[in-house]
Amino acid sequence: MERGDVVPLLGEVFREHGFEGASLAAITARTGLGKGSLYHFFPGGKEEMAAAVLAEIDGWFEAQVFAPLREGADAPSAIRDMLAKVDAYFRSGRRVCLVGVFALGEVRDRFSDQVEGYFAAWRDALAGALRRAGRSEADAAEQAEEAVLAIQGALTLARALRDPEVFTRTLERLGRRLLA
Amino acid sequence: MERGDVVPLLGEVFREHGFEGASLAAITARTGLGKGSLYHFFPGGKEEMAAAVLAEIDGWFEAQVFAPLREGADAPSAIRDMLAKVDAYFRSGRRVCLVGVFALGEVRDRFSDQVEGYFAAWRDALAGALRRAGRSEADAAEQAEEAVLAIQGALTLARALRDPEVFTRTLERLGRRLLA
DNA sequence: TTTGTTACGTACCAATCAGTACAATTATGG
DNA sequence: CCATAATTGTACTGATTGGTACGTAACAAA
Repeated sequence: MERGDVVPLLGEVFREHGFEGASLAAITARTGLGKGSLYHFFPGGKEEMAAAVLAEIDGWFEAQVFAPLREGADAPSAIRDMLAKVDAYFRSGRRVCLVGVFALGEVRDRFSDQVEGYFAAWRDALAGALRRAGRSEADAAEQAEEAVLAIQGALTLARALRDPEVFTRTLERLGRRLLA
Repeated sequence: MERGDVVPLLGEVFREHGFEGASLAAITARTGLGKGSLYHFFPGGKEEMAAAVLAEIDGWFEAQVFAPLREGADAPSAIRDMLAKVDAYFRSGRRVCLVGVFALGEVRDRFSDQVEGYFAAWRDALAGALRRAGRSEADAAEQAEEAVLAIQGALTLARALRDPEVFTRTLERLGRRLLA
């Protein structure tokens, strides 16, 4: 088992338990790794583990979502791709957003840059694509903010109501609105 | 100090730390009460404290928001009032939604009824008001779901970006859209 | 003033927490 | 094969966890 293999597992633990709730016991259970290995890969303990997870998430979204949004020649289809990737990533509403979970807790302050950077990058990349798709500056900014926030809200509501359809419906509505 | 005075303070602790993160130490610090008093008021421990907080929140929203939405003679002004109350309650985006925080964690399952009930009541009350304001059944349901989810998402994004304006803007947009 | 109840602080409990130390194992490369 | 380094399990640490026990205040009604 390598460090790179552990990070996604850590992600699941933090996603489900939050930072404080993710006990070393839960982490060893999920990863199958003892403390020895864990502290060998992450000498900084939980803090370093969480940072690694955030970095991996950021890297994934950067490569799969933000960059295509920024650089895609065809803006509308880049937006369509974003929605598809987001649907897959969040398992159609059955999975929660780790960065969102962190944002709500007081851990937020410990990972300020990463939390802020993730959402800002998303919003700005989407606004850029909307701009290139012909929207005004103001309209693009408003629609982008609204879309990012709707995705977060839909994940929360879907989990609260145990109804993943809330998320699916939201993505569809977003598709209609952003590509109109 | 009475039990009723303690509940709002408990609410703040759970809001800021989440359920797992709200240690008895943090609770005694915030309330100024020793364990003796705490367990005198809440023999069931943290679980009972959290339940009391959720009940209080639900009671507040029921009286201040849901009931007016359901029974208000003038539906549009009931909706306007809802937005004003929500803005005040969440301190214009500087305060986070405890029920939303619970919904994202695994505590969700322990307080299933209360979490689910809160959001379902809100959505349904709003949908009813929209219906009375002249919308079709389908349109009312969609707009209500979208509004509730946007409020949650806006709280998350506002906190993530440290920008309460996100929340304020969202409420304004909601006002325009719901009252159009 | 006496009596009974409600409120509260403190000392304690076993369990668990994050983290450390270190020996044993497993790969790896020469 | 051998040596060196990268992994991993286990036993431990002191601190903190939620919760209990119990003694003591404050209070009311009589």
